[in-house]
Amino acid sequence: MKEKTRKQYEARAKIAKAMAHPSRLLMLDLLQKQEMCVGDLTDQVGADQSTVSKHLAILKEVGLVGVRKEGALSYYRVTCGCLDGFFSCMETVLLSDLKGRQNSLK
Amino acid sequence: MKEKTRKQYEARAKIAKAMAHPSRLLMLDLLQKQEMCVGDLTDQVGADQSTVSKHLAILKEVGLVGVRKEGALSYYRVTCGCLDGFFSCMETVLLSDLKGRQNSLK
DNA sequence: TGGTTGTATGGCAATCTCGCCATTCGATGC
DNA sequence: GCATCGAATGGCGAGATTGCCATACAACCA
Repeated sequence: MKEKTRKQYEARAKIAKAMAHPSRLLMLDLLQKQEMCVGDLTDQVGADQSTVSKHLAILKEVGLVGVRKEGALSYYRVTCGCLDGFFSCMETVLLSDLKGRQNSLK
Repeated sequence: MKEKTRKQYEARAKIAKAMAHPSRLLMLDLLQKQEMCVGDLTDQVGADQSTVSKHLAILKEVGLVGVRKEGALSYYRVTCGCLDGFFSCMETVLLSDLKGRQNSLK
């Protein structure tokens, strides 16, 4: 594989990896509807505050979310408008996989 | 979080996790253009045959690819038609992230 | 049947991920 | 200043991922 191509796939994999966690997917879903601060997200996710903060750092690192600081609060939000496509594709895969498994039982 | 919702995010995360590796993304890219057997993929990816086989098992497990056996050969292919959306969204994120970083330097 | 070729699996060490606790940092208020 | 509240970071053990080697398995051919 070419060096440039390899780097490209690594960059993509980083994004996929950032999404590869239930809590982070939930957070993306929430942050797409409205911006929220860490405390609110912590309540929704139901994990430790430090854990949520680290998840947010991962999402921010790859550019999936952005922050806006207001005093002591940090308001996070989704920065790209194409996440719905992602989620609906995942749903498609889940559905077609289910169908496939059902067919293989016939 | 509701139990059902949590399971839903876990199912999605499994798919994202399956894609969260450079070699697997490359393989998806290749298998979307045409079906290929393990040996061909091994050449393209440049890893051990056993490694490639395990990557394929992961992709198959979540329903992203399917197999067709022909004699001793196993021909793999992508089973969902929405991967282009995935990839282009990733590209968008990478690009907008780059822009954001450039702006923050101004 | 025995050998060859293509694929899958076991096993293992190195590395990475996850989540909590404890702590630190920053802003605000007393 | 110093206490408080929200958020970020360090650190650590438990568990997962990765990639290779060796091996097993399955189909084919001589």
